[in-house]
Amino acid sequence: MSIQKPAQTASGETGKKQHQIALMQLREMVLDGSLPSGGRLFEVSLAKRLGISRTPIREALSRLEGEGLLERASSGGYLVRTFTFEDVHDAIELRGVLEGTGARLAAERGVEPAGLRQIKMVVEALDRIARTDIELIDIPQYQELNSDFHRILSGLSGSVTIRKEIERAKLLPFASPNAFLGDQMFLQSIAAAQAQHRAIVEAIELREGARAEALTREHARMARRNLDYVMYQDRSLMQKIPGLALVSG
Amino acid sequence: MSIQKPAQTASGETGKKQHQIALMQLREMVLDGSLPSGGRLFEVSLAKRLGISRTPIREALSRLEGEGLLERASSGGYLVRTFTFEDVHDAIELRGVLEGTGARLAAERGVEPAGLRQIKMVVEALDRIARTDIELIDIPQYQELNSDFHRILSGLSGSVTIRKEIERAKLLPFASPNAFLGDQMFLQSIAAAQAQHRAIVEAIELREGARAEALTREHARMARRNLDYVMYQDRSLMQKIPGLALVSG
DNA sequence: TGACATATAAATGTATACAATGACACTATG
DNA sequence: CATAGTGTCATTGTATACATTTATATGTCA
Repeated sequence: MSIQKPAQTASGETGKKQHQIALMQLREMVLDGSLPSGGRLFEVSLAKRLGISRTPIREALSRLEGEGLLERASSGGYLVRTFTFEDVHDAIELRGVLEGTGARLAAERGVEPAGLRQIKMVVEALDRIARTDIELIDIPQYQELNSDFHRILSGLSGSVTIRKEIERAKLLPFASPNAFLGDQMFLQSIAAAQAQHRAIVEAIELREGARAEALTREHARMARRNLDYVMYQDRSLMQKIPGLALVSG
Repeated sequence: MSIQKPAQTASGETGKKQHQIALMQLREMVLDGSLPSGGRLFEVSLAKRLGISRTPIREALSRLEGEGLLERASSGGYLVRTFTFEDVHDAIELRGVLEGTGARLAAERGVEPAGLRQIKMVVEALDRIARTDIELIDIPQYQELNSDFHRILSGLSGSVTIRKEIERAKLLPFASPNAFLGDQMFLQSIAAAQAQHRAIVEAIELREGARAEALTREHARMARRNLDYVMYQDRSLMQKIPGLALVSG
């Protein structure tokens, strides 16, 4: 191979570095199941498949391990990680614990007025959506605002250490606060979720640390209940939850 | 460079892969301050300095980022991370929160008799040390047993997700449960620490989740108090605490 | 037939050449 | 004199050849 142009890929991402393209594509391939869960990833075949050399592929694989989607094989190389339902359960629990800690610290240490104002605006926007007829809800917009709420919340304590850990815990797709918001089914509980959002902000504002922590944990438990519903009541929903294809068991 | 022997390094690590050697040496260099905190790391100079090519150096740098010792520069490349005292504070808090969660889950879900027996044996061994004259304590042995306690504790819930997160949180040297155990100064509190160890195990055995969590968090706060002592009372101790050289502020 | 040794292929690990990027200084020009 | 342009250099990013390791298959001998 003597030609070394910017290497247009099929999807046409230009101006990006090769390892970024590889990262995106591999992440997608893992999540949509094109790479068998539990299976091994071969650098050479991936490189050929993506039209990128092994070096940036390895970089991307290393990062995906950091995201928790892959694991290293003992003999070298990477495996697509498989998750049991317990793993998913615990990943959500972990997110709840970390978000709860962020909320508690925010309450205990106090937050900048600017941050409080910001999150209140998001809560009000969410309120407007919650008042809408369920059938008419703009789901992507709802997800966007919900993400905003959780992102702002994660930074409210002012601790970068905590914020980073929370963001890390949300990387696993099924542990994200939005994981179960893609299906109309789960919009039933939007009012309850919204009440929790309000209460969390109130607790933080009133410097009630223990309450803020407990509420935030409980908020994450909604996702756990949704997971249980999918698992025990309606497995057909599994395809609709991002990343749940990786779950075996 | 045409010779490609196993590449004996100065310290003589044989049979190891180059990136593992690089990882160890770079970690050491970061922690002992040979690489200026906040400074940039140049792959070529590191490669020359360690006599290893850039590829495994990059691998090692990537892993050190995962450990939290380095961060990526926006323009590419890596920086030695600098920590403020707040960061150290929060890293210890984080460890406490995660260990606390592990303890709570262990209590709530119940633990295998084998695990319980194991941790009790460690507690008893620690007891024997705690009864010794402070001057006569074998510090490395104490550290070893303390590590054991915390390692077993992290796995007691049976959740690999939680265990891995706890182990991750302990990677930052100053957040490790052993961070402040290297100096006679801090052996004063060995009796108090030991009482906490006992109480944590008891709470788990009695399935008292909230108590197990609270106790474990409080146990981590001992490290925070020690940190405050170093910071406000006796800064000369900073050199004795692993990794505290990285702390600026 | 089974177990072990050995050959062989396939994969990862490493070194290195080359490309692309970005920072900086120097110059020419208004 | 200020500033835009341009060239150089240092550094990271990428491709690829080669080395090493690991898994698999094959054969031999008890």
